[in-house]
Amino acid sequence: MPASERLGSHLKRAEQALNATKTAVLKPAGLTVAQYAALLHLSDNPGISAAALARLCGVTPPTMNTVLKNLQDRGLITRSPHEWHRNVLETRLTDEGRAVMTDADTAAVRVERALAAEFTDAERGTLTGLLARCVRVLEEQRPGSS
Amino acid sequence: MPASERLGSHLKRAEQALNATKTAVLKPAGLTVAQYAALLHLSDNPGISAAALARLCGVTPPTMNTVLKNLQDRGLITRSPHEWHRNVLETRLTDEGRAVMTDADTAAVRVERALAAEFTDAERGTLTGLLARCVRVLEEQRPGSS
DNA sequence: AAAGCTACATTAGAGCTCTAATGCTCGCTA
DNA sequence: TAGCGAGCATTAGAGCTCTAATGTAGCTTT
Repeated sequence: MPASERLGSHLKRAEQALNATKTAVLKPAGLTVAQYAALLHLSDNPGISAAALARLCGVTPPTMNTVLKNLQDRGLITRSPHEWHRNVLETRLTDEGRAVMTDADTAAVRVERALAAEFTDAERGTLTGLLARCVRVLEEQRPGSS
Repeated sequence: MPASERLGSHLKRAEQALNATKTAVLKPAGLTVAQYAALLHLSDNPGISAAALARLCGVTPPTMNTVLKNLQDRGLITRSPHEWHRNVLETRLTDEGRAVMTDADTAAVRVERALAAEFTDAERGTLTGLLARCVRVLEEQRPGSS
């Protein structure tokens, strides 16, 4: 089966392009794509736990732990014990984190707008619909989807 | 800008699903997704250089170097100096590499077929077309595309 | 012939990602 | 009340990925 016939190849290429562009536009803000994603969801959910943040970002808790450690070392977030659940750490943006996030978000949204502008409303709907079907089929193919 | 409106989110989710499924189906063969991609292109291009293989796989030479080192340690490939260009290493599959590749390819193609079966010919064409436009726009947004 | 350009290979270092395993705390149940 | 299960955090280890820098070989240009 030639690579050009594999839908996966096209999907991968598109995601690679997305990632490369996001990496490039986030570089001036000093953030990686993963760090931006974490800060983005964090700004919408102050005090969220690392595990819950991991779920929102679609990664595992140890992965999020790595990302948060780097963000904390740079002073962009704080992690403090939860009042009641002593085992849970509440993660929050610092003032500097908010500033960096605002800066990065401007660049990231610019890319998203350029991407959206390429398509009509109908095309966008078609694309997201087809992608959703890809996700569904792929998850069905995975035994671990129980 | 909410995450649900970002085309990038849908793209990322689809690629994550693809990667997760491929990782799962390749696990019995003992290969990672990156290793499978390298072996796949290697089987079509015997004796190719690592740099050329990196281009085919859409990664950088150091990345391919890492992947090839692991494959070589497991005896699935050999790397020998080129006859004329002494600075180039020819990479080739070993017999065991070919066997593992055949095994892995069966599983990988099964996923691709399931994915293709979800769509009509027209839908497949639409999807690849839309994805190609995503790639084009994203590369235009990237200054480093010179 | 010497210089420079191009391409390949490699190392170093940072960061993301996963699985597996461990330890903790809370709340529920026997 | 004692234990048990669920959820959170973390460490360890393997692997992929990038940028930056270094070294080498071959070819081209002066």
